Amino acid sequence: MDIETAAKCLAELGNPHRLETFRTLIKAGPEGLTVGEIQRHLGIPKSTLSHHISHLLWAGLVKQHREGRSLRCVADFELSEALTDFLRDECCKGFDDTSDREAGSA
Amino acid sequence: MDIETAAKCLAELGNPHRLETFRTLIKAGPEGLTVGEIQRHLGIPKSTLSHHISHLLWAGLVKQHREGRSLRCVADFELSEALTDFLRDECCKGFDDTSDREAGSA
DNA sequence: ATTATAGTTCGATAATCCTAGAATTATCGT
DNA sequence: ACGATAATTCTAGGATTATCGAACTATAAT
Repeated sequence: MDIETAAKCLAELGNPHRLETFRTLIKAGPEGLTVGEIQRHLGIPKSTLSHHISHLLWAGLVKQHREGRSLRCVADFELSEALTDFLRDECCKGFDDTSDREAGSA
Repeated sequence: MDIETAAKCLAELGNPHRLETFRTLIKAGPEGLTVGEIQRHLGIPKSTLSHHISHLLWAGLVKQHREGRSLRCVADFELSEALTDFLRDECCKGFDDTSDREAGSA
């Protein structure tokens, strides 16, 4: 994962409603939840939630597919792990004297 | 780490300049870097960088101390790890059928 | 004291984001 | 076709954020 993608994901998760939504979806597992179920969990207006979900969709952190009248949301576990890996590798350790040189200056 | 602290940290890291700043500091290790060194690395105006660093300071992701004329910045490795742990535990896995119920509704 | 260096704070502007009601689209049951 | 449910899109406001030059503060050297 490049740093711009990481920043994009982090920015989206940096909103309390979106982080809570994402966390809820992760905990819900591969089955995911419908938008209505998420709304009942968060207790915010439909339109507001929809707005936040579209952010998560845009970042690729959540996928959506229709099931009858409902839209089921599922967290993207691969991207989620890639993000955690990026944070661990690039932003949590790595000062072992070998990763000090950067090719580009910016 | 509670979800609000996590959201705070994620929001701060969600800006490309701040993420790059933080990453650079992490790679610099416990010695850290001065503001000027970071500025040369990022290539953005002093005042803009100062603004972003103050965000990182506020979130606790970076510490600062004076060294003569310079201000040396050091990443907070503990908080960084706590954040990664939160992401891994709360937002990356954990759909093992036991963490589905939430007490408060909002 | 003067000059130079290192950063911050101020101020103003532009841009983005959050919120939420109203209108709209999509689907299902009868 | 009609009504009900599920969710998005439209719209508009208020709030926050980003940017950066200019002015300012702090430290050091002469």
